[in-house]
Amino acid sequence: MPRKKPQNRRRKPSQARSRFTVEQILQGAAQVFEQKGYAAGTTNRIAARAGVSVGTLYQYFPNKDAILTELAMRHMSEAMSKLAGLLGGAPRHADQLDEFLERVFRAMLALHTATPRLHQVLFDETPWPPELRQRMRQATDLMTEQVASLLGAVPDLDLPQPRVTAWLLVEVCEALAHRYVLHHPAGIEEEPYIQQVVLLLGSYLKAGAQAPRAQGRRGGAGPGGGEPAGLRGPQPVSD
Amino acid sequence: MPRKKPQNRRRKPSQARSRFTVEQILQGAAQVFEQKGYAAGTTNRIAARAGVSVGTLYQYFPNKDAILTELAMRHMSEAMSKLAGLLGGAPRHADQLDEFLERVFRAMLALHTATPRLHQVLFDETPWPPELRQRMRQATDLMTEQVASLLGAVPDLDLPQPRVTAWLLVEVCEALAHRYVLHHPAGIEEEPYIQQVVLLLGSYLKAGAQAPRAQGRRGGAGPGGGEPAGLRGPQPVSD
DNA sequence: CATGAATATGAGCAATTACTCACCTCCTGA
DNA sequence: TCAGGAGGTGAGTAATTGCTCATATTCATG
Repeated sequence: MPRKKPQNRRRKPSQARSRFTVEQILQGAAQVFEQKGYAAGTTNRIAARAGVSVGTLYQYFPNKDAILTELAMRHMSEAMSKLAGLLGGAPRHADQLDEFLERVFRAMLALHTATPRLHQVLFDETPWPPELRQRMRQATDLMTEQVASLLGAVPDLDLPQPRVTAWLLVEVCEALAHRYVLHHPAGIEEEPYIQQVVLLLGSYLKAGAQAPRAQGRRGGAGPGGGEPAGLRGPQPVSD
Repeated sequence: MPRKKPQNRRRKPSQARSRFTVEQILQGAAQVFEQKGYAAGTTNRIAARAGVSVGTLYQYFPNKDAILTELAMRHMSEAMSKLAGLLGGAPRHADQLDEFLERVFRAMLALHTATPRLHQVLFDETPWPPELRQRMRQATDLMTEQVASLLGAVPDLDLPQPRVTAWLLVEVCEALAHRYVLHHPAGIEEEPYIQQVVLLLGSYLKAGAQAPRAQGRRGGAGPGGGEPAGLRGPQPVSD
């Protein structure tokens, strides 16, 4: 990778023609990254795939990473809005919880299934610039916050650690979708898998609500018996 | 990256001196990759850091990826043996489940905390060669198998989908350790986090055992009542 | 010591890359 | 119609990299 720090005075599209060009470039980049990975996704290749010359590419993007950043940003926006839509139809009662979780996880799975390889390149293979890192963190925080307040609104569901719970929920959903699509474990079919994930998340929420503050661990099983708690209950997080 | 396909006739260390050199190279590589990431972890830099010339490096490793592969292999072996040790002290009764899960997750967390950045480079940032992919898959499969048979041996724990459950367990553990260490979400302390993860996994196992074959979903909450099952139960995976 | 094999060196090659710039084409508006 | 600017081109450049090879050093063994 030659050149140290590229200039930043790029043209911004004003005519329809150039806006189209920019879209072409992004689309080409998506295809090239998907097929070749990050390292082999050269700017020349991207330009060629987009049916555009390198010069044109560099008229709208200061460098290669900017293209990838834009791509990632769009991916995130899309995902966020789709999930935000689902969060609208949130459960009003604990009974609807499993349905809700299933909907969300299915959506997450769909989000990953569309272009798994691109997803991998965008979110794993690429060393993110700080700018993108921060945006991603904001998105995650926002998501966590939303889910937390959403869970707080469900009756019969009094969670001792809403923030931690929400974060876990979001991360587990994302991670399990990501990994299932990419690694595609042998002999694990999609439908049973989804059901198990719903079971995982659902039983967690219910168990968390049943075993409140005083004693953080234990599942939701037998009615009686407190076993010798070797560990302190959950310490309150700064909240 | 010049050169198409590097030769494969590499020397293999026979004297103590060269064995030491190889170790130096690997150690240097670990440091360089940790600090610089994959792309900027050049072979020259690695050699320099190892206190060795590039030529020497190429006497024992056919190419850059081979170094990374060896590093990843070692990391995996170490992790596997540590976890295998824990799996020896497996729970003989459902009561000991939470303790066990906590031990395992703590180990996983420790495994990631030691060198988080290297872990990221090794397991995210790097496009794996097929060889490593396969090894990783083998390891995962083995792990899943072990956990599955281990869970099968616990009384009072009759899981309808042992394979899926085991895979989920392993992946969730790994993913949650990985992400916690890397993203370090704001305002989430380690101890409460661990407790929540244990709760997540523990309640899942107990709930799974309580709601066997006939109807795969539902948590472990209320005693009676089968709600209108909108979805088919778990289809048997090829097993 | 002497001999050969094992090990180590590092300047330099060939490939590849991100990016520029001088020049051209197309569009808009008066 | 035509000027001026937006949009587009692509051969070329400088940097950087993975890797080799002719040469030098160290070791094991008689």
